[in-house]
Amino acid sequence: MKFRTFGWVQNPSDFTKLKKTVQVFDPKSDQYKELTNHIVKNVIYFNSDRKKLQKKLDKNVSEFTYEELVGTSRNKKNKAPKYRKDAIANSLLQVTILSQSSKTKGKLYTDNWTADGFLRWAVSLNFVSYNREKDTFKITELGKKLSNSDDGSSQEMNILQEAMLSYPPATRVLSLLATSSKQSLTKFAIGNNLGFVGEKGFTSYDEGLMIDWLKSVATKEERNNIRRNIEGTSDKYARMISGWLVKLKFVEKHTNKYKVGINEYISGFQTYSITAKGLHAINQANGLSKNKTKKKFVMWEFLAISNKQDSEQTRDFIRTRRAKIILGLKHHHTISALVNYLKHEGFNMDESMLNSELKKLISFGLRIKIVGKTIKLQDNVFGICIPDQSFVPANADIYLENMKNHYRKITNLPERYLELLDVAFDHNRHQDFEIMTAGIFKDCYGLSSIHLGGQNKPDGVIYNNNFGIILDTKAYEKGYGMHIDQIDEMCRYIYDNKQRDIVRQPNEWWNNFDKNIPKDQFYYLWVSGKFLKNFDKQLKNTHYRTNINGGGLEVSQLLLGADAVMKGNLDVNTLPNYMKNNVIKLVI
DNA sequence: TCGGATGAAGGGTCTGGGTC
DNA sequence: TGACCCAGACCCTTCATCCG
Repeated sequence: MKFRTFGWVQNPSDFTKLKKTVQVFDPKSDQYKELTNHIVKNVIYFNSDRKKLQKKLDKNVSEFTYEELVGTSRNKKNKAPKYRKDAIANSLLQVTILSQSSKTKGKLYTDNWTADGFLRWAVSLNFVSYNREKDTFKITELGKKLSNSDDGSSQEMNILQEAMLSYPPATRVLSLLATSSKQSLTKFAIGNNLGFVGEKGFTSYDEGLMIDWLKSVATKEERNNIRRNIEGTSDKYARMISGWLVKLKFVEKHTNKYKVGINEYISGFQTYSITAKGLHAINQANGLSKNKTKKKFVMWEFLAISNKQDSEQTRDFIRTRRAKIILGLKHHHTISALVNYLKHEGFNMDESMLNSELKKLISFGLRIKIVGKTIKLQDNVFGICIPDQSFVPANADIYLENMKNHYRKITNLPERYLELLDVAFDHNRHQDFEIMTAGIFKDCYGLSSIHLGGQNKPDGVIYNNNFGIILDTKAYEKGYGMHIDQIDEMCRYIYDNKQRDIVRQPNEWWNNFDKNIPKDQFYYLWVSGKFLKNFDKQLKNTHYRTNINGGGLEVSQLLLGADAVMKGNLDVNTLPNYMKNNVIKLVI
């Protein structure tokens, strides 16, 4: 059986198109008639696809398979295209959603990923239901109401608002905004606290770090690049959900300016705040009377998303475990009772792992009250259907989960930084690694930390009034050894910073350091998942060539050090003492 | 910017020739 | 002749940024 993912939606934003998506399942709707009479004939490329879909529409069929709805990515030769803009239309939703370039280029269909997004959106809001056995979709009673409502009517608005209040990630965003009602939030601040925090597929960047980065670059192009291109997946979800809530009048959007000099301002990241209407709605949805509390719609497919390196079995194992936790919460009101129940169901979890899962379910959007050892699910959840099948997680995933849990037990670090244990070994996520490393220095070590990135700049600078560190991060799957070119690179940064010669390095990245740092208090630092034996030579060589001290910090020590600083066991001002051109041990 | 668009990863599936 | 196997090509699903 095919297991799909719902609940997490990337691209869609237009409720008009959502309604059209729902109407594809309603033979009485205008969109269905349009498809039947014109669109399929004119836009579906291959005769075979056209015939197949037209036949169903002519019969007023209202249940379609994933393939008929989302289609695939094929070119005019019916092969997987090298560039996806060469893809032709081959599904109902592709031709229901006009592309962004419909007006400029006359392209009358979207790609399969956006089609998938609209289908996910419709399913996630309970307008369309999914049949797992048949891999088919059809309209729900709620979907029929939406389909039949007049466009732009208050009834339509009501249906959308009500549906959104049943969707946990949206109520999570509303709750976050309600809690910080005095201050509006960026997508980063929301993304940090949304979804299954600390897992792949839910990356989020630190707000302060992103603002500093935006302020640190010199040109408009660089700023546009950061504003346009740098966001974690959770930050993206936060932006999209906030955008929906703006359209439903629950949230307001604000533009911001940041001061970067005397009378010099740059435009910053947008922020969101809750409206009076939004506050009223979330208060009602969370109503004290159980009967009035808005039910939350949750499907098994919402409860974890595919992780690249993890097997699908791991994803589905986690989904089932989370579903069992939610169901267990209905009858078990202490941590130990829930641990026992889960054990009985075949899931061995200790308290710290369960606590972490509960926190993730909270950031997913369920209200779970934890007081001491007692727990209470405050939401009435419906829609969960667990497949009658057991899943076996991959060994590598079990190992990683146990390691993370070990760090949960011995540290008080925010969950999202535990993901460093994974990211540090994944070269595909080097940007994540850079930003998260800079983030932990800021967030947990309490230092100023600016992520730089880009050409001819180190990955970041870390400093306070007393010292400055040039940061470079290296994500290597099997550990980091010696790399001559990277010694050269670091030496260049060290000389850049020593000489501060604008002709030699026009981008002046060193201006990000505090101006009062004594000249002899600059250090270099490599951070990696693991250093191999010959890395030592790299450190000695760098010191020999520059006469500057520095070191290498493995991610495990980065985390333990962060925890020690937060607990007051390590004075951050002693960091320079560890810079002895060795691999550093902050905590033994 | 908003509202998608895009290239890529990597596991899944198909194909077709070889072997029993 | 057909069942089975295996490797490589091709495809599907899903990001994680990217962009008109």
